[in-house]
Amino acid sequence: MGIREVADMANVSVTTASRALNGTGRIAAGTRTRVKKVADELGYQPNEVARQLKEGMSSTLGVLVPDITNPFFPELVHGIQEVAEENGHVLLLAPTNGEPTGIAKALRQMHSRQVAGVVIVDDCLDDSALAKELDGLKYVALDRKLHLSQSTWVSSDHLGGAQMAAEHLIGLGHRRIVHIAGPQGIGVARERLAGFRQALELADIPLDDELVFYADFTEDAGYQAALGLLERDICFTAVFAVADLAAIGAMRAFDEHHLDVPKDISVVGFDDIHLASYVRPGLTTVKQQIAELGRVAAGLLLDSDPGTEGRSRTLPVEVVTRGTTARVRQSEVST
Amino acid sequence: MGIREVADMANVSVTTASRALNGTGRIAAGTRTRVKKVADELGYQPNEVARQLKEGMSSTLGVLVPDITNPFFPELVHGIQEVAEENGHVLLLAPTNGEPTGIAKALRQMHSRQVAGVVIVDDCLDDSALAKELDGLKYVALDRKLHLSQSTWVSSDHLGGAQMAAEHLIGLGHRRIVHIAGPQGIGVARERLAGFRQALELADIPLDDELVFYADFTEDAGYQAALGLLERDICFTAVFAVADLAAIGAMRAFDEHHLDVPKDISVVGFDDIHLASYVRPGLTTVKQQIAELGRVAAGLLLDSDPGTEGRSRTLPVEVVTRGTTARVRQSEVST
DNA sequence: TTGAAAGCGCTACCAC
DNA sequence: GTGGTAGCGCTTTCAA
Repeated sequence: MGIREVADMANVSVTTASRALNGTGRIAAGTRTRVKKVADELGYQPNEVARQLKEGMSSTLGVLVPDITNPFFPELVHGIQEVAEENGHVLLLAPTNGEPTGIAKALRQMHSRQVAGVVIVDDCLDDSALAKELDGLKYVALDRKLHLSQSTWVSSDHLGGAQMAAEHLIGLGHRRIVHIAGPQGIGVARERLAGFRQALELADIPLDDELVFYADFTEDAGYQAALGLLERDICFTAVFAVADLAAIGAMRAFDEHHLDVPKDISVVGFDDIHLASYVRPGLTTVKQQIAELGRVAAGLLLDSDPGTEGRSRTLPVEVVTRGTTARVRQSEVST
Repeated sequence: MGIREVADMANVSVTTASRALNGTGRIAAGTRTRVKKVADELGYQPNEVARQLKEGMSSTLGVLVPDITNPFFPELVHGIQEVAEENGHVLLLAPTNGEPTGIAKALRQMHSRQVAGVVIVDDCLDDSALAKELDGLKYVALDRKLHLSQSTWVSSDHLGGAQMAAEHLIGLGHRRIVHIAGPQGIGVARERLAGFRQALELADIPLDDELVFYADFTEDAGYQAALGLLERDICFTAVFAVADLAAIGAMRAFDEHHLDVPKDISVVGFDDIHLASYVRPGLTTVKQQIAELGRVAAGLLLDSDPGTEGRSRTLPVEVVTRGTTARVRQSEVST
């Protein structure tokens, strides 16, 4: 079932059939409708692979995420998908496992499949290494500010968000605030820590390194961090976690130790994945517009406007207050 | 950067270069290593698109899910991805939105991109309509038992799982058990309802249609269903929900009405998505091997063994007991 | 307005 | 062992 059959059936050459189907070039209106009708009857579907080979470019967007299982990413993919679909594009999904070799492998795939563009979420390669792998691909980096000429990224305002989160807690009277931080090799984790610190400084609260725990973005990491926290007799009344998942893990640990959230301890997360509103009490968190991040990234990739190279966007965030934060009690907890 | 350059650089024909790179046909060992070395130095990546056109088939697996945002699907995709990756395949992801037109559109994409196979999760087309769309594609239907010759599906034991869930509740002394059911147009929802009923019959508990609420697999549906339940003065001590998300939604409603789970009401879900172990108390549920479902499906697709057509598999499930189920109290609740 | 033919990058058939 | 060449299905010059 190729364009050949359609052409034969309509008594025209493949050239004419192609033109009729794509609406390119001069063609008699009658011929066009006739060919289209035939194509329709035959249920003709153009072979996208052949077209790609000819055009040197496919109507496919590559999506590279470390782990589709982390609820943040499906929401992101959903956003990308929306605008991709509007433009007749489809998504090529490759896992990077957050490892350099994974990235390289996935990127090679994208290359050899001639995707129209790639949105990449990663932070394990440094700028120049990443740039090298990305060579020749149109791309948008997500949640990572690449310091390269011609590079495009879209990111939330992580620093501002973290600052707002901490300020929310401070406004509630908290002074001893723990930060469950992400790996400092990761840009967004660093930014969130910086925002956190900035808020404390602004409020004249002395920084206490004992109060920052380095973990990662997972539930288990948050759980372990909270456990560690509880073991040492650290005095604190609130926790700001680098990610919702980590916050939820911490809450699990508190629950097991019969500490009430928010009565004994206030908790704030970051991301506002759907999950944040499912848990009880609902998690107070910094809302990223996750799907929008994806939409913007895909839009940048598909937008063929010239002079759009090197554009980047940072999206605003806001804290959404749910049930895990409360005014600090006068009688401190956990000593 | 084509095979041409490699061939020139190594002073061989493209034929020889191709053979060296693919390890097909007779070739001198020396030549092979030389070509490979050159390819390596040049960073040659075969153009997968051209190869696809030639071979009439791509090393790509299509994945059609209704909504990547539902946590069940990323886990599934993860499983598919694992075996796809092992075989050098990549995933083409298309959303169906659970609508016939979405399915048709996505399937057409898969067709024209010549995917090696498709795993499809859907239940809004009847068997023959689906068969028509699937025509010419190698496919595995997931969580849906297609009654077609030559069709392949993989599914969990939904009926058995639901029965076990109900029996778990019955074993705890519950008699007035509500089932938040899924849309009866959906096979797995029907099977789960059937399993539920079967358990009651076996235990000589009269079926009470007042106790089954039709909702769907979402959190909100579960929430609304539970609200409806609470409004009418229905007497019940336990809820079995068609999906974890629905169970969690119901728990949210109970929480808002100051009903304690599991003290006042026991709750059982279905799926065992990660989320089930994140919520407090942990959700007792029927565990599907979600990633394994994906692995098996992908395996069936990539397995080129002859005579494997029409094979299908159903995977076992088990109930995992966490914190949302308890022995019924003598003093009933909510009347 | 239409058609013949080249060629996208690759593999595989056939000849040497 | 190696190389010329056809051809996958399509789009697009260039002629007619």
